[in-house]
Amino acid sequence: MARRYDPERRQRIIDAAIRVVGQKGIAGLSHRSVAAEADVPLGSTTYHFTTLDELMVAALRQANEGFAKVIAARGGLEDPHTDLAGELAGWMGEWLAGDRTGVELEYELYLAALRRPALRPVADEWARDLAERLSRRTDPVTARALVALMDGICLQVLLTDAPYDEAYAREVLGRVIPRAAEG
Amino acid sequence: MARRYDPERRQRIIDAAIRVVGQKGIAGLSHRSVAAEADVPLGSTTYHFTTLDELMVAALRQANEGFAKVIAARGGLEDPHTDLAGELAGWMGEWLAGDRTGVELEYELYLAALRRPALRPVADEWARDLAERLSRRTDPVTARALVALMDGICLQVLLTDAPYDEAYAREVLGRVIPRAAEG
DNA sequence: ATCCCATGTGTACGAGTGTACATAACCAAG
DNA sequence: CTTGGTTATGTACACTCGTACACATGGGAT
Repeated sequence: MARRYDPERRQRIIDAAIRVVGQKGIAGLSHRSVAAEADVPLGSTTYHFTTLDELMVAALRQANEGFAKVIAARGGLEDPHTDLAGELAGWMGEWLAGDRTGVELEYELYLAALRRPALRPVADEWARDLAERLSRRTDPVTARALVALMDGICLQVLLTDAPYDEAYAREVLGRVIPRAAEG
Repeated sequence: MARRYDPERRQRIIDAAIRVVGQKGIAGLSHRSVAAEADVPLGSTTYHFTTLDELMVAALRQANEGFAKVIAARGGLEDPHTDLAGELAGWMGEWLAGDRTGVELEYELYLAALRRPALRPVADEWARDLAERLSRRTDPVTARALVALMDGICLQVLLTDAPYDEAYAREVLGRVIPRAAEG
């Protein structure tokens, strides 16, 4: 049967799942499509992930981790001397510019939690992490509000094909931040 | 073939589609499931809506219209003497309380625009309408920001199972509204 | 009255899906 | 070396789906 020893099989399946969602959306995610993308037999995907929900949970978690690294690497959020609203607005602009496959992938998995309870803990984890990160620059209430507003702005751009207006984003993000707490 | 003359057939199919999405989500939407729900033969749904996208567009549009009526009926948004932030926060609370089938239905169709370009014009229309409605109480920039923030707050509640905190919502919505423009 | 065409209906086909399961290959422990 | 249990593989089944299409029907124009 030409079985190959492949200790990272599980990881490769997750990577393939992320690529599939990026290209065809969640609607195109199936055990078979992932198997084809990962170049493994069907039985392998069903063995490692009995349910598609399991696979999506793993994919969303991994996407979140990768994203968190990008944020951390950018720094800026840590430095209390930078303009927080401007920093966030610029960061969103960077994120929304160019190829949006990654953005759409992130949001599609994130929003899938609306109908798939299995994904909710992961979505919750993500929102909490980002809010906590922002809490280093402001109070928790403001941090939560910033996350919400950023989500809303991104969605309006993504859902309505409207261009991203960085000045506008900076302006309204700034309004949410109390003057006293500004860097 | 026992054909029945049914001039409102098309409308009934749309209603059925909305019920199906509410109960089983977009993933459960198919020509057959809608046909069963509407109690019409399969050929009838494929005749009136060649594509499922067409059906979703009609469903989203109808859901938006129904929602707009609810907003309009509530008044409050028109009266310049009410606290706008409090009004919006209370309205979200009302909306998120109790049975969330309707809320989830709305958002699922709305968010589906992320991957289905056919839905984007309808999503755009909805966002514009709401923003314009809010523009009667503030400037357009603030109105857009309010819509974004409300979307973000609702999503966090729906995606993470977090309870809705009306005081918090009122507080941060209030921050977005410039003092000079407050009612 | 009759003709036409939008509307309505039933059925069939091929493609894709989740799932189950018998079997094979392999690593690790005894 | 042998045994045992995890990992891997191929195949088959039952099901749902979109789509196409031939045919029925009846209202409204002529």
